Amino acid sequence: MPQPPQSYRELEMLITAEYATLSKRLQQTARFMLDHPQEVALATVAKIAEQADVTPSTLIRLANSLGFKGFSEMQQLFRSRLVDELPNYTERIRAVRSATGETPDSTQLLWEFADANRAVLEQLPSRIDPASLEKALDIFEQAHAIHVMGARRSFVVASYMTYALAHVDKPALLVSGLGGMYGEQLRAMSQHDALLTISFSPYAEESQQACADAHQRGLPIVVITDSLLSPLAHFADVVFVVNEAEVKSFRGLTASLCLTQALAIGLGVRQDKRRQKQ
Amino acid sequence: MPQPPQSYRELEMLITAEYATLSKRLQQTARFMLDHPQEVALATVAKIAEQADVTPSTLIRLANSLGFKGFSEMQQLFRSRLVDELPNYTERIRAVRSATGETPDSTQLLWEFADANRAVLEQLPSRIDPASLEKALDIFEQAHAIHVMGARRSFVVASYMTYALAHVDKPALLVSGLGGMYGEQLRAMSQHDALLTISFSPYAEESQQACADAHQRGLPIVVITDSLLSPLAHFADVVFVVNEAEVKSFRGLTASLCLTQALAIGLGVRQDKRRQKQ
DNA sequence: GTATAAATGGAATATTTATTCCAATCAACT
DNA sequence: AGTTGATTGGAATAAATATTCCATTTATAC
Repeated sequence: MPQPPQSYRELEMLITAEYATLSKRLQQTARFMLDHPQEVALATVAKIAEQADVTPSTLIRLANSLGFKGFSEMQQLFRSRLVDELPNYTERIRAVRSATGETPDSTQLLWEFADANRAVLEQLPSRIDPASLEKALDIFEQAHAIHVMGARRSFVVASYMTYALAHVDKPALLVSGLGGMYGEQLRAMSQHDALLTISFSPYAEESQQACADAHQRGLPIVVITDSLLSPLAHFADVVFVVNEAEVKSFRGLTASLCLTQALAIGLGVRQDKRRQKQ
Repeated sequence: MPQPPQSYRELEMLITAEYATLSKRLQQTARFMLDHPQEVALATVAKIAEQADVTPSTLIRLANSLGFKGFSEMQQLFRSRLVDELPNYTERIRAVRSATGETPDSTQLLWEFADANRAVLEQLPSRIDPASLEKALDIFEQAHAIHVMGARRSFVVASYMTYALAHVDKPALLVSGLGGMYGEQLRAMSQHDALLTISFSPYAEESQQACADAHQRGLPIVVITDSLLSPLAHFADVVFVVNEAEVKSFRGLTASLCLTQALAIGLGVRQDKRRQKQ
């Protein structure tokens, strides 16, 4: 068994294939591992051994007989499983990568971007607090109009949100700074409005200013940013922290866009309900 | 700080609350941890310290100052987060759906959007022809400047592309129609430039006009659209057909953005290579 | 039933990893 | 500028964890 598996799936297959040829204790151990992969990923040899009702040595022996140098090496696969949910997909990327040689050509780039963004989307919904979502919608629903602010990279998101809000019949104003009129646009915010600011590191001065202004005037503020420690978070009534994909030191916008989409449509659904009641 | 947090969320809150009172290095460490929780969950003190660009001692100090007996104790919270948050993905969607009954609340909407967009990204790279990618990059590379056109929903994509191109040092001009100057902006296109048009059904008149103009002047044209039968396809030298997600009759933009991202960075990589040769 | 090989448990050891401690550095204040 | 206290880096140490090794048990063949 000179070639150890490279992914959790491969390991699963190998264990299944070799199971019959293993000794009694080794079978017992293998079965436990397949049944409790999460445990194996995070616990120590001693703890796992105890739970599987075998001795630590047996775990090492199993790892060795599956081709690994030691238990720790095998454990890495269990850990990687926790991190990237879909080994199938990542393998496909690896296939593309090796097929195209070293230098990343454009097709491989596309695969990498798609994969990175896909992974981000997989995690997004579970990382967003439902209560925050509801609270943000409360704020938006009660606001007469929503001012949307996003500079530089975040401008794209702000622009999309403005578009989407208009399509669910919610008055929305993009704070664009067009004609150098940031100040004027901010002064147009009334007490009955709300502000949505999107801002990522390095947080644009204009976005911070917008939040500070709105805060002073007592407007409710919703912020989409990349860290709880963002300077924007301080002013906000609701903070959404999104983790964007990064490939070749270029950050994506997929998660933010997905979130704004959900916010806009969520607002639309609410308004529909209310109108039906009346 | 006698009472350490009991859950990852509590820890998040504590860090946020105490952040301002921490020293510089401790802040740096705290930020890294919040931004890379996955890393912290699985790596060793030494590895994490290296990635966060601090010394191992700092990690332990931070753990202590947050009330933990040591780093390992704190790490347990990061690990529990990995475990609690990742049951099978599709099962969770189903769970959310059934728990909320018929009417889709905002959280379920978010799950649906994330899932739909994720599915789209999974298919995207295999549906894009590698030869078209290369051809588009050839066109962009030879162009003096790239004019980017996208109206209404596509404006977001066009806007992002312009931003991304600027960041890889490629002269890019967004055809925005600002001040009603579509005509003027189109007339500024020179023979040595290229046009990238993004347009989805119902294809905006302005986008069609832009392509027609560019075609007449002999500019190479790249089009991102939703069907080979799109009226834009007729003028194009390269056509990318992308399939966007649709939830509640609202279409996403994820695939288009991912594609533009890959195009922009792909161009950047090429330019780097060429400059290195010289 | 005995001989031989394989498998097993557990203590001993090696290795990795976390933690402590102290000297050097930095920042704040006089 | 000099002094004090906090902060930091890194080497030294302690703790934990994995691995090896060997005596003992269990299974297999004759």
